[in-house]
Amino acid sequence: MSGSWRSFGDEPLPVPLAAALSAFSEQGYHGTSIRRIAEKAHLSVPGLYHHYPSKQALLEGLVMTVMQELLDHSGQALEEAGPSAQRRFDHVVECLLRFHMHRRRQAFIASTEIRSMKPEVRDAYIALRDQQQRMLDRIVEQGVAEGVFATAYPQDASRAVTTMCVAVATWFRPDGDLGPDQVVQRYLSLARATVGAESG
Amino acid sequence: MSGSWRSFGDEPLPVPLAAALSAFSEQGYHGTSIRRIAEKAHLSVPGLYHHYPSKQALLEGLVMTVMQELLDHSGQALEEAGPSAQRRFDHVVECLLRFHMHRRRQAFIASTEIRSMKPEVRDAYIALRDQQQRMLDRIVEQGVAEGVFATAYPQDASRAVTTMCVAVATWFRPDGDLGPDQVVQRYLSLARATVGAESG
DNA sequence: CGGTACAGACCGAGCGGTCGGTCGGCACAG
DNA sequence: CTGTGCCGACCGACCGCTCGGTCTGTACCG
Repeated sequence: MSGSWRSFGDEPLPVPLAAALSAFSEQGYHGTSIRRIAEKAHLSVPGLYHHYPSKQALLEGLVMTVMQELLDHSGQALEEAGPSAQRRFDHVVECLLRFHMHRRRQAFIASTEIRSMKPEVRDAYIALRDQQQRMLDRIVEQGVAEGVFATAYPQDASRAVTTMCVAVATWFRPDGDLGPDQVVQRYLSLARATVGAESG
Repeated sequence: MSGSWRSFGDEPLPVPLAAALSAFSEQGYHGTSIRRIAEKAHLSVPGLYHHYPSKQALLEGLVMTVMQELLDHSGQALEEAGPSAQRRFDHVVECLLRFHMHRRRQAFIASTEIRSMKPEVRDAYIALRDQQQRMLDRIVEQGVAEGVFATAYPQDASRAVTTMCVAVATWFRPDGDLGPDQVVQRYLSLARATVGAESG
């Protein structure tokens, strides 16, 4: 379906994951006790462990599924953009922005709790994250090669754009002054400027 | 002294603070035990408490002094820049960049452990951080008013620039491919592009 | 000069409490 | 009567922090 990458499903998370998400985003992984998660899930501690084998598995469940979702959506956004570097850039950046607004808490956890992941989880997560970054890197390189982007430092510009999109998750509020469409408009304009595209 | 805001002193931290910094940046605040800090400081647990009254005081000591240092340096950078918006912008951005390279671990802790600060510490830290942000906001507004910056969204652009400078602390390595001067050159170019300054 | 008084730096042992995780069992659906 | 979903009770380990005390110096008194 056209533009389907723009919307993110609103089917709720499994209760224990939702509880973990809420707790982790308030206190962080190590600052959250398993008892607090159980309480938020309206379960006893063993009841929680019936569904997930460990605290780490809750983190993994939150982080890996949401990163896979981002990759799926941005892959679709890229596919739908066609060959134009400008359109590819715009689509992927918009996808990044919408993702970090719709999935802000999961995205925030994923990017701030890397230190709390056990090596195998961390490695798997980093691999997905790098894949996402390389997607944008290649688009910016393509744009520079074709002369539609003017930056002298394509890779740094690409990372800077990703950074500002990721940071949206730290300040965006669904009930804030700016709605998602406004944020997309503004940040797309800023992102284009950063890579030296013509149009503001 | 001219340009003194460009360099950051290399006098080492007090041993307990250095130990806490090292531990916090590896495992995070809640992931670090007071015993681990004591071990890194070559002290017993009571020996550590002889110097600092609590774990929270160690975090406060790390975060507040380094933020004050940033404000001092960027104030000096601003003063030395004179009235030109372009020069003011360049100086403050360069100061932000050099700070986040020289003090990368402290800056990283400060920006990632906000959740771990007790309310009074957090409020004080946020106040300093906002002061720094407003400094750049006003410069960008001035530049737009004078017509030397072209962005349609001055405040968002200002926040985006701050964000990319802060993020330098997460990936910069003193022994990496890029030296501090190169990073300053590249990111200054990107930051100018983001606010729509003429020169790349 | 020797002796006393004191202070800062530090530690072994251990406090009450919480941590992540587990065990055995109960209620109920198929 | 078996499997699923769940829980009260509990485990060993570890948490942040404190107690009572020991050192090493240093300053001042006589």
